[in-house]
Amino acid sequence: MVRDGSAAERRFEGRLRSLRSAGHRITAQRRAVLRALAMMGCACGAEDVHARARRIYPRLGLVTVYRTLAALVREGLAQTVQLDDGRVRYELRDDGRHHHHLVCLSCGSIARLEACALGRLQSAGLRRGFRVTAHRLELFGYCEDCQPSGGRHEAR
Amino acid sequence: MVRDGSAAERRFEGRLRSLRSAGHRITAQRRAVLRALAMMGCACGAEDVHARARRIYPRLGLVTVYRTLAALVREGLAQTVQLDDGRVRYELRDDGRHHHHLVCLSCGSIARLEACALGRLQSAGLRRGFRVTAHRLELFGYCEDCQPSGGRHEAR
DNA sequence: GTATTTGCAAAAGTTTTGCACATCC
DNA sequence: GGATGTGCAAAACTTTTGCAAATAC
Repeated sequence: MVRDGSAAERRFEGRLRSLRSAGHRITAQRRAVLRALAMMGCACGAEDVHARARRIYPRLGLVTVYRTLAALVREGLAQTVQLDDGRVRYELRDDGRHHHHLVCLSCGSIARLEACALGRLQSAGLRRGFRVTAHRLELFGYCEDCQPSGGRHEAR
Repeated sequence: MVRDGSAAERRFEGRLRSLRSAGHRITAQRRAVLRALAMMGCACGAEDVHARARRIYPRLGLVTVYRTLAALVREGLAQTVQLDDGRVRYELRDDGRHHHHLVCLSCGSIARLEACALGRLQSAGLRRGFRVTAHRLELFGYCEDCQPSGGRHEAR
């Protein structure tokens, strides 16, 4: 990847700046984690990020990955995603915008879904005095390549 | 609790019957787990279920709770909920109907939200060839008793 | 009577913590 | 130079597995 002045590169530098202005120091390890996250698309486990980031900074420890991911989440630069396996997944936030996930029950693929139709639910929360500031939604089912024949899996 | 012919009690017996007809045996342990789940409302961790069910069947092991919960989920009688702490939560499904959760970021309380406005998202998935059969949604924010003064927490 | 279930102990897997050393600003 | 960050090893936590004894049907 050429480190030109592309939009992706500007976003990368912006995230570094955000981290720095939040009082964190910029180290080679954190650059590596951030770059790995940016290259990997959505919903990666810490171990995956570690493997990818090690190709950039080989001495990187898994512990540092966890600590960096926690910092990114704390500063609002990344967010967690929880699927059905017991592990926490991470992804960068794209600043303002916001997406959900289509998780295929057959092949496990995870695709982004940009639509967000939660307005009605948010107001249902409000009506009960609950101020909604965040939400998490995952849609499960079968992707185009995995349309099942039977009807074994029902809606949850 | 009086084991009368109330609606709750009929639902309890119905769940036992479902388990049995799915080929599982009905043991005192499974009765205790099921009853504990029914009494506890939504989104309880396995450890909580264990503690509650032990008041009914004191010798109950945690392992049995895990195995029973897994069986209930497999048979569609219960479902899992994943919040931000790393543990899996369980709740009984109320047969057909379907609810989401309002999770207070301040006090941690979890309330049921019966509304479901996912139609638009489901069709957005379909448009991409993805057949949505299940979803999971959690709304986070502040409950009536915990309305914050500042604006520290933004939407995710 | 036989297959299923249980409980214990131990294992597995992910995530966190303590601490000495290194590094950023 | 001093606070912050890193890596290792070990701990903490939830969840799973192996196995002999107990139990449902």
